[in-house]
Amino acid sequence: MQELAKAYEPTKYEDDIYKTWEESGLFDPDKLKAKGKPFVISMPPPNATGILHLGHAAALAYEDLMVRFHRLKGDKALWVPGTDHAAIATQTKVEKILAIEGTDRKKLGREKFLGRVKEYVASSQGTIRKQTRKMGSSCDWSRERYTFDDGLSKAVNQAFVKMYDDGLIERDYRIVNWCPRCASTLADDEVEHKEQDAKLYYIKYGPFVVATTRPETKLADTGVAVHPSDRRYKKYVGQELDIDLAGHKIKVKVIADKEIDKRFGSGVVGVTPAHSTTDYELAQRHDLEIIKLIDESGHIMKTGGKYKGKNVLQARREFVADLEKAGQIEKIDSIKNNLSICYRCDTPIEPLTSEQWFVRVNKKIPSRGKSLKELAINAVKGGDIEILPKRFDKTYYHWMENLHDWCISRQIWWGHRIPVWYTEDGEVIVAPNETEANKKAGNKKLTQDKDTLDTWFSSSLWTFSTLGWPIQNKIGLDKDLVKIVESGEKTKTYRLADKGYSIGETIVVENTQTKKNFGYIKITNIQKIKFKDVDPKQKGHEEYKDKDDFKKTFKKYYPDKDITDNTDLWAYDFVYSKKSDLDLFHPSSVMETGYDILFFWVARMIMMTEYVLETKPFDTVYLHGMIRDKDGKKMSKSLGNGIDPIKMSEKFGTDALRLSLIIGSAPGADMRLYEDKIAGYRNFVNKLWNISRFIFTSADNVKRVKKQPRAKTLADKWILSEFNETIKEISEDLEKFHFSEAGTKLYHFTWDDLADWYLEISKIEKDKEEILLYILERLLVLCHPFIPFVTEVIWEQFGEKELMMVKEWPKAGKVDKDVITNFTELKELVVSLRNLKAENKIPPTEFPDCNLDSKILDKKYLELAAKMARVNLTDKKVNVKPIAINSSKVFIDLTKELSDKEKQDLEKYIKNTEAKLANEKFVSNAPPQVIEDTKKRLAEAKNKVNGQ
RNA sequence: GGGUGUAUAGCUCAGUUGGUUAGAGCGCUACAUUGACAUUGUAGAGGUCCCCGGUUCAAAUCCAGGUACACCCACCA
Repeated sequence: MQELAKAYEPTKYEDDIYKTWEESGLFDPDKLKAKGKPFVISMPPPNATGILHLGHAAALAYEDLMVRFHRLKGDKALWVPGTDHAAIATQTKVEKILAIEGTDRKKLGREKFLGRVKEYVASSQGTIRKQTRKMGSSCDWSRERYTFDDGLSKAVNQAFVKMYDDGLIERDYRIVNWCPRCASTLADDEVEHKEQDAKLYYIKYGPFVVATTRPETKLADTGVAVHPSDRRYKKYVGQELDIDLAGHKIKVKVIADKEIDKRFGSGVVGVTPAHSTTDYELAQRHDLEIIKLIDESGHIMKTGGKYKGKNVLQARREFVADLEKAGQIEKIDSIKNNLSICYRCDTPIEPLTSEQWFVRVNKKIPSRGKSLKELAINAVKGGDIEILPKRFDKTYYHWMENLHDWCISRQIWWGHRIPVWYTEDGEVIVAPNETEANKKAGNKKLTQDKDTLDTWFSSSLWTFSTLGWPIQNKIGLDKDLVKIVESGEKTKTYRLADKGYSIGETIVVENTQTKKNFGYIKITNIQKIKFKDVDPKQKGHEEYKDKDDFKKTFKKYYPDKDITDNTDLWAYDFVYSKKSDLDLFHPSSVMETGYDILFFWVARMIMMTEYVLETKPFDTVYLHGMIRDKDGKKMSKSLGNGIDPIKMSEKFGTDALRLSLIIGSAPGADMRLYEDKIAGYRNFVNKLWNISRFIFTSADNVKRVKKQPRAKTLADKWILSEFNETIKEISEDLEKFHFSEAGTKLYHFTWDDLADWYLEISKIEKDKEEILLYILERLLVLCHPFIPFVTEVIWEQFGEKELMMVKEWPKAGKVDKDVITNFTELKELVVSLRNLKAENKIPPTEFPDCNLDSKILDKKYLELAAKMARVNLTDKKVNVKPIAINSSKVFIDLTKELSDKEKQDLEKYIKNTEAKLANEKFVSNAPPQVIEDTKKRLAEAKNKVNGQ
């Protein structure tokens, strides 16, 4: 045993202690002696994009608390750590780094770019792992998972194929949320809304006035909508009108729809199906033509006439100026509206039409007779899964019931590739891997994606012509060709179709200089043409006589170049590769995460696990709140109010940080955190340290005390009763997820009961070594899940081999209520005496004469009280009016009497209570115990006033 | 527009199924310092439990209405 320092210095011990734990192998449940049932948490994987923030630290604290509690209880505790490849987030980050280096992903090409991402992820994963350890997390690193490792990729692909086969996934041409910055689609729940000031333009629009905040989209209107009961416009409904907008001609059909608000704006809506979700729906109902106006980079396409090539804002300015010149702007109002922005980069979302993969949530699963949505709702409704706090049930149902099909393909490179291959004659092959795809395709060779659009554009500056139809446009980074290829643009598509090409047909492209064929264009859809090529500069490229020759020689299969942003299989994947783990540890016990993730992820995990495994993913969802700053503001980099958990851990110790995150937090409720609070718990940790130090230094022999020692005095009985009560309550609280309450009770027992009272008494009564050691050892166990480091360090002083981490959770012994009552009398007597001294300005060092008398306390306890209160106990009754304390009386040589306020309060209380007791209804209705207590308290109050 | 939550001491928050004279931490005031700990101890001051009704013998707690704030969902032409 070594001498303990005066104050606990966390940084001196924490890293070593963590190492000891980790090397013991006991984070792995297979190595535990435990016979209990499994308790499993899979860590919601933090993004592999950077550093741990307070939200993660809080999550880790709650999860570790549960896991350590169950491990101590003897359960087979498993906590699986992991990281998330976070497709869009990670790609965005790396792209930012590339931008600084003056390059971009297209210049690098797919392979090199992915290499860079992997490099980046590896280094940030290292950071995350280090910081997770710093928080003391007792997770099983041997089972660590990554959302992008082989197991999960396999799971994602298999799930994709299964869903495709069940008709739950389909490729379709629909309106999607498009982020021009990320150049990718987004799911509905990845779109955020921000209120902003906007202008509402009233545009003269044929016989109407149309109000809009986005005038430029009017260039692609194909309809104009009014309310069916709007008499002003009834006569136009059904007509097709030619509208002139500052010289730009459009053709619109007038439709009537109940969705239109007669009172908003002019009551007339220009319908732009390709660039507004609601307009798209209107177009579906009324069969309107869809004209795409804005391309994927946020620029106006050819359909925008003279505004072609302009970005959206520029086009708006010019178009409005032109309308003004033409006298077509009636007025401009200022309004507030919600702008849709990308959750990752805050770029305004551009809704546009595109061909993508969608999950169909309402489609019945053939073998189950239920839809994905129904599976997810039933799992919670049937009570299989419990959500804490309960009220989030409602939010869950509401969200689920309103869930609609969501787009799962993302046009980024970092992520799970969509397991789909296409042949050039329009065949679609969906298979879990290339080998399988090959089989399905009749063992034709699958190409990698050398021949994607991206590669092609970066290759050259040739002029092309197709057989039979010359294309005059240049290629390279030329946007014109994008338009041809990515389609949706009206003129080109129709011209192609008019030329007699049909869907699935391939057009071979030739080099106009050498007249040799070196590529082909494929028409996959009347609105979409896919372009593939073979780069003539690349080794091994082929040249073909004509398209038939091409097809004969190179029937190739092309992988889908998109990825799916789908890690919803996390819940069970962590055990996916090990069948025995799946049997033993699935479903997991608790999914602990922030309430902001309920929809994003928790709901989808429930849906997918129910679908794929036909089981629930977990028993309980524990939702913690958000951590805010002292003023209740969200912590963010831009506000500079963020608290770095690692810095706090270094300054105050991880234990202090953990306690400050646990105490004062309730599930689903936000919590404020600030340095003073952490400092407060640092003080507590230090208090526990010094309590231990005192016990060790005052003990003759530091040893483990196996059985509860015999209590010799009232104080002994009292502290053991309190301790047993504490064990019982904390065990119950932890089972019921009442973490904050449990922490508060430990804090109170340790500091108030043990340190302030019992330790002080032990200095007077002596001979308490066994009881103190007995309590300390078990108190450390109780505290361990909250503050693992300091408890383990103190435990080392007992010189045992076994780690604190795997000790036995104490069982509560007997609680003697009478003892607690009697001891409370003693405490109040002491407090009153101290109070009297303080009020009368008697210095603590002086010992005024005092005579004590009590109905329930023996003389030796009155002596104890006198010592603690620092008064001189005499036999003679001091000649003053006695002061009553419950069942005791104090005769003390002081002038002090009750203050006026005290007297008034007491008299008021007496009056009220007497009235209460006189009330017949109270006496007849209230339980006898309540009446008795009331009477007792009344008597005590009267004693105090009268000094009897 | 729909939903959820919060409102208790100067600040941050507890307050279980209604039943002590409503609690804690921080801060504040006064005092204390030689041995566990100043990251301390002792004591004190500090409250219209948001407002208004109702239920009840009894309401911070339950119900209805209102106010303020926060968040979520939808819409925003």
